[in-house]
Amino acid sequence: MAATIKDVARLAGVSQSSVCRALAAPDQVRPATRERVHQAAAQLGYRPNRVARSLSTGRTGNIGLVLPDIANPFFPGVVKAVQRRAREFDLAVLLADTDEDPAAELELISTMTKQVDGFLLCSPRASDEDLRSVSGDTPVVFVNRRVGRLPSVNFDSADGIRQAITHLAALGHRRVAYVAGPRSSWVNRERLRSIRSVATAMDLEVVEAGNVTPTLEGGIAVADQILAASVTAVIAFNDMIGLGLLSGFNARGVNVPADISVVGFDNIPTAGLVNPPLTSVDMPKEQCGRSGVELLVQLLNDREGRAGSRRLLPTQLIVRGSTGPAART
Amino acid sequence: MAATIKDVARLAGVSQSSVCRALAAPDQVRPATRERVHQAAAQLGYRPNRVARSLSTGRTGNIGLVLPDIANPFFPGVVKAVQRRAREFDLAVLLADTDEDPAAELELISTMTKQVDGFLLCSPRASDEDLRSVSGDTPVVFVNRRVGRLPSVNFDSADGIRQAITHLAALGHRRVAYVAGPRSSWVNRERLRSIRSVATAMDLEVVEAGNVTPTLEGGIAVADQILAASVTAVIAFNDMIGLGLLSGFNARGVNVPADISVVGFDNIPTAGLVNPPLTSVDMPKEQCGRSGVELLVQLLNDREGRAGSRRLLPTQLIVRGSTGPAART
DNA sequence: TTGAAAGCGCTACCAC
DNA sequence: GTGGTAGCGCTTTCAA
Repeated sequence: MAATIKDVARLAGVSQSSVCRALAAPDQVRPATRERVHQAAAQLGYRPNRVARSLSTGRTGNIGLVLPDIANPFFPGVVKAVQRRAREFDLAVLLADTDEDPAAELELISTMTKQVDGFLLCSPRASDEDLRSVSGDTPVVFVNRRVGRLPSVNFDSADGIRQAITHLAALGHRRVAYVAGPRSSWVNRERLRSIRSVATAMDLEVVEAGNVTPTLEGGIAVADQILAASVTAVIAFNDMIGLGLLSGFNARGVNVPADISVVGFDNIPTAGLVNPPLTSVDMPKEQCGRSGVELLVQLLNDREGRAGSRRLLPTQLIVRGSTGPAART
Repeated sequence: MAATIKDVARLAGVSQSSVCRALAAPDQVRPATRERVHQAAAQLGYRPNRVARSLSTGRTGNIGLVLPDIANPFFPGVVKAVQRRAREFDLAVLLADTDEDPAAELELISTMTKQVDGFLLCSPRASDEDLRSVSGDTPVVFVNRRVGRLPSVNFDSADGIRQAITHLAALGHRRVAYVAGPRSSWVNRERLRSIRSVATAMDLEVVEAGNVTPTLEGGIAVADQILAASVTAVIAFNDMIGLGLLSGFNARGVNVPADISVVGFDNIPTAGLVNPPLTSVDMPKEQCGRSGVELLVQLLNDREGRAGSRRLLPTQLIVRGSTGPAART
């Protein structure tokens, strides 16, 4: 049986309270006592029981990390950073993969809510209303989504889109397609908005396709539709879709970038590996994960504190072989 | 404030105990009472506090999932399956990424140990001795590693290697390289063993390279060394290294598979996307995750039960464009 | 079938 | 500075 605080107290010849203090608030205890306690604890290999602690403090030392699909290579980068930063705050990470399902998302949040101090909701698919209510019960930081003025970490997609479209325009493209991701994705809606406004401003024509799943399959499925749209370039909601397009085009013998240019978002590791490599708008995933944890921790400390802050991270177009001059018509 | 069991009891006009039973052991309570309790619970939106439950039952309803690097695309597939199966058993998943560091691994395990019922250790990097001691304290299922006769889920690497080498031999290769992964990886040691024995049996010559990190960078770094070894084929510890090799070869103007064939392990999603696509030994990741959870649950129920069972999952060589006939010399 | 009550291990408040 | 003690919310005897 693992040693409890009582065992330590007995061995050190002090009370439970003193043990507790010696470990939690070393300066409120006489050095000699502290020393005895530490020795006893070490001798017994005492590890405080976090569960018991949670029950009395109301804090669990856990954070919930919820995301739609860990198999999308965008997320592992974020998860890793979250993990690392969380550990530095002595927080454990409870992971939940919702499989892109808004109902599952809410259900998971609801079952986890009692065992975490707060949530990091990455690209949540639920409605603003539902998310707002979650945020009412528990501290929440949104990642890749904005819900009113609630705390969030976002990427500057609008600027990424501006970079992408400027790039395509400079290459001579006048008519481009946008392959939309999930309707439930806030980022998708944002990107669509930005594309429309930037394209208008630059006098480009935009063809909208999709609402496909943000997966390879989604991209492959929509490839023929894009070819039929007689555009010279296509912007995909994310790199997975972009890679699917490349694969679909390749299957049809369509040459990228000679016949059509492709741009994705996220700059996942695979983007640079395929042939031609995929031009993509990079999102600083590490920074995102770190910032998310930091904001959440801040929120946890400012108990009931002022409405949290929001962070906007810069994006950067990475030009690779999948974009090139538009064919002369 | 969230409703507690007391609130439900009061509203239903029964005792705490009855509420508890009505929810946990419905058949030990008169239907009428049960009904009242359920109604009250629903009305208050009561969700039992898992932390409190843990304290009294000693079970947390959490499992710890520990792995060396979530950014390696092999793992998300496993994680997803684990997640899904765990939910079906009403278990939450605590994730820990050790960054390939055996010390961090043990530290993480040790801090998590009180808040989980058991561990799923994926490709753990610590020593047998350390892992055995973990397994002494807490139920553990090893994934991608064998430690004595302790419960584990493994892939039949030996057979995968047999398939790979048979394939290469049939293509006329007589001298192949093996790029080893981390020294701390049990799977790496196993594969090395198998390769040696299979190659000897088939009268192939094997050149051993590496002990590189199982990443793209690892593969890229070792590419020139492989070219210098005058082999006609190379087997990489995993697909990440394999992809790195492809990339490195490409940078040197070496043609795959005309000049050299490449085989990887894991069949990660990216393997089929690159050009040429990477021949790889597929590991059934979904099944692995599911089996892991099932074994662990079984272990948790057979409290102190008989030494757990072990599962060996089949592997399958997926032949793609990165392997071809050996050049005549 | 139901209720009262004793903990699970820890923290935090209140006396000393 | 230190010790006693009352909970945190739930489960689980033990009686009734």
